[in-house]
Amino acid sequence: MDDRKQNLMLAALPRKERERLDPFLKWVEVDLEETLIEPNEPISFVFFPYDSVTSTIQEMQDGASIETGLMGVEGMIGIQLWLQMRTTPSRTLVQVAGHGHRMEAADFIREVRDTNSPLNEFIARYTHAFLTMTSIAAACNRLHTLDQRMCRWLKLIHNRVRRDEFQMRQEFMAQMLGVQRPTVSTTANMLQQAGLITYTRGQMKVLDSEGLTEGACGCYEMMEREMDRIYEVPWRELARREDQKNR
Amino acid sequence: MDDRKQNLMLAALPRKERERLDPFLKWVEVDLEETLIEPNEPISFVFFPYDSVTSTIQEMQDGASIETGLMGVEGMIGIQLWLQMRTTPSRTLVQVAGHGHRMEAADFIREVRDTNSPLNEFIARYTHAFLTMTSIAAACNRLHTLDQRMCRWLKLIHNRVRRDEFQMRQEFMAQMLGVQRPTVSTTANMLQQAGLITYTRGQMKVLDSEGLTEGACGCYEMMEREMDRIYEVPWRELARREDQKNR
DNA sequence: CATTCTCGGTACGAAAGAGCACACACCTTG
DNA sequence: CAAGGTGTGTGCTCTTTCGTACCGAGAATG
Repeated sequence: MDDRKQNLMLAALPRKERERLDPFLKWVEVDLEETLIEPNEPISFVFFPYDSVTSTIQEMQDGASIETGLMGVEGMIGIQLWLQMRTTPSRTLVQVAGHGHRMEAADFIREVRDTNSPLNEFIARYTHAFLTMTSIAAACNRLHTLDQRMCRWLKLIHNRVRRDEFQMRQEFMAQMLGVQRPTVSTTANMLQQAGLITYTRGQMKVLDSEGLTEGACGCYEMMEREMDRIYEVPWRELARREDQKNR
Repeated sequence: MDDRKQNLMLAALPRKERERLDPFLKWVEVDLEETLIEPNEPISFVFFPYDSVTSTIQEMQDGASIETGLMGVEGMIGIQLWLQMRTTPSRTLVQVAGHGHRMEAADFIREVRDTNSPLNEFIARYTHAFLTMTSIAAACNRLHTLDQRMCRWLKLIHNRVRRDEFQMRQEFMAQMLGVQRPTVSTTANMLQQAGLITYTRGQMKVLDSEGLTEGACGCYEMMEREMDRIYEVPWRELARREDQKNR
């Protein structure tokens, strides 16, 4: 354990188990828009984000794409390996660059999935929360307007990066939200004029986090509430504690 | 094993394991629009559908609702219990009445989840397939038109009930597809005039299954392809074999 | 400093579906 | 057989977003 910054799942482990897994965990950096899981290709590692945010997207035959779930410090990338599958049709990519711990697939299967590691229970609960997030997204994508969805989405990211500024191009946002780029432009401008955010050339800054919550549909709270059930304490509180340790 | 009709997960088990679980399985009938899992209330059983089709829906605060996943003979209701949770914010209800095997929650946890039963591997793989279905639904709900989505949806149901006629009100369809009831009326009429279906007062009949596939978006095939990876043989072939045994 | 590339703002006709109202036909019940 | 309930067809206006085109500003490059 040469570094103290870590994902909440790892932080939640008993010290002994955390030390046992340490040799298999490698602290790495991930880049903006880098693909972590390629559709229908073998998943070669799992990843525990710390200050990076990643996103699962569905790509259609016609080239359109849309985000269906998003994970950060509270979760894990690669639950498919835990579910006995080596590939998945979804793509997982980096939405906000940052760091995290990486574990090779073989190590994960041997040292975690096929053992009685307490990590398994967290992964099970996270899988439930992620399924719920995806399910709510399915409803939200159909039933709510773009400004509501954009507010929800920015809040989810903001909670996970835990800083007010991050890179975010409109073209990328359009792909995530499943709309045209000009539509993003119009809607983002509304939020900007309402004083909720500012941005220029890919630099997004959250000015009024509370305002974003108000602008978002109830889906935002439903999603985070379910994520809070993974641990015994709401995950944002846990993340705050981790951040403080590293000051 | 006093009856031979059974869900594919149960059919895929080694004889010995199937016999071991038999005392805990009860063959029951489920009614149209009956709720099997109430949102945020303890899940009291798991259910393995045989000729019934069930559906997971998300209900919003404003009363709107939409289907986010659908399961039948290939899957299981209550994977949340397997994922260490006792409640979930989604509702699961019966879309087409029929039969299946029911196992009490305590029995399931004791005799399946917390054992090394081979059923666990099927459930893991099914959980992946169901997550994928939900994820594709999230994309499809946003990106595709109602007629495409309706064709996809009817095909998914048709594959699972394995008969051409079933009950289906427009009001119910509207809730599942997340649109207004009159919109369902218009679109369903288009399909009827194209000779794909007929229906009167809640009786739906599939006339041209191939035509429905053509009318559906690619999401239909993506969903079923992923379901096929649960077993070693495409699940519709397995279902056919089960049906034949019961002639 | 000129050129090219990337990113963002704006405009506008077209389409899908929302939201609502109303009429009608069939079924069930008294 | 009258009455009420349920399920369906249709019409209309209003929003949201699409699809596409074009322009401008800042950054990167030679």
